[in-house]
Amino acid sequence: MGRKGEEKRQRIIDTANTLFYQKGFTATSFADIAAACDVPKGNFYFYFKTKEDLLEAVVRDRMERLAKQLDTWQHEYKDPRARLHRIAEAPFNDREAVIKYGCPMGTLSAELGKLTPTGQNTMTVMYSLILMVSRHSLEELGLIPEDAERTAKQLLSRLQGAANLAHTFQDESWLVSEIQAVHEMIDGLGVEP
Amino acid sequence: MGRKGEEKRQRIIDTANTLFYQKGFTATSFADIAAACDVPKGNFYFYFKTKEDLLEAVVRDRMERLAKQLDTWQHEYKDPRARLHRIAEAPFNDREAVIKYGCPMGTLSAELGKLTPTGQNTMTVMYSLILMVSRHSLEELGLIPEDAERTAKQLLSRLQGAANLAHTFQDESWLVSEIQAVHEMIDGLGVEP
DNA sequence: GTCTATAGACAGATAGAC
DNA sequence: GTCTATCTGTCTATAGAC
Repeated sequence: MGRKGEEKRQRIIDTANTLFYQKGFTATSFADIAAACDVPKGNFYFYFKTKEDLLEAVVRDRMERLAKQLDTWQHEYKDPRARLHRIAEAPFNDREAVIKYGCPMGTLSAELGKLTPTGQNTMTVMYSLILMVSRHSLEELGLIPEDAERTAKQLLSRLQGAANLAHTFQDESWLVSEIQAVHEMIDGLGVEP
Repeated sequence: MGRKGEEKRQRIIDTANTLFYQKGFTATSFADIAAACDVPKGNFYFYFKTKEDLLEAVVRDRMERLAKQLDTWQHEYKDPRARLHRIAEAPFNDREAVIKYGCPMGTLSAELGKLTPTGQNTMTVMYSLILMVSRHSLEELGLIPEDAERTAKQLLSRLQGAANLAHTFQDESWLVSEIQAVHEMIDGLGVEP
């Protein structure tokens, strides 16, 4: 595939990504995507054989962006506590979109978990990456692996809950108060032993 | 509508409720529901004009069940702390379904929030009811209204997050550890002042 | 001439609505 | 049961790059 083809492929992925987020995977048709990125529907299947193929490409793209973001933070915040605060701040940073469309990972994951009979979910790779970085930072703070694991899961779980309810109620105060509590939890870590 | 009609209407609602939960609202067709409850598809529009009408009936039905459930707990647990523990235990009690299909309120709410352009969401009524009962119990424990409000939201938010991740990872340990933390939070309430 | 890419027409199945 | 619209997916003639 030439340079121009790559560009168009990426444009399709970007558009699909946006629409899957804003409208949901099932509720987004190829016609929707085609119209939004100005690529004729017939041309679509040259790049992606099925809708699942396109979904896979979208998730892979998201995963790459997330990995890059986390890597940037890894270098930008040498202090593990500052890094954890930055992670906790993420949903609030994107609050406008989170309130309108929910957590990009959480809402897609909830939908995909119902589409396959086994319930297995490609979104776990993204959550796992955040977990890994959080766990690593927590161990840097002096937590033993078991506590780091537990705390990392709690961090993720609480942010996820806050994002869901902020979306449901269209109210950012759900993000504000719960993220505040998470910040306080982070500040209290690794000080007593 | 006669007794038999009421029964059939209720059977449609129950079946739709189950399928909306297990497969999602958009991914469930009238044909799916018709096949599952053995009511001819053509008979549907006598009871519900549109798919949205059916959804509304399903949400109303869920709301009634939830109200009854909370009312039962209100009488069954005179101690407000025991009542809060019971509420916190709910997702774990239904863990089999939560792991397979996610939180019945959370997943439907996430989907519906994307379907309407305004993003407004009928599921808020259910969350609001749980919030109200929790807030009331917390005030009984001696919390001032402001703290009761904040704590009730945190309770709901944390349970929601735990349910989401348990579903995504198909792993009940997410429920176990976070619900444990919530129980501890409840035990720590109203003891220091 | 061959490979990549294009774009519309088209097929079969299924959707919601009546 | 029938309608019409729309869904995912296929086919093919053709355009341009090298």
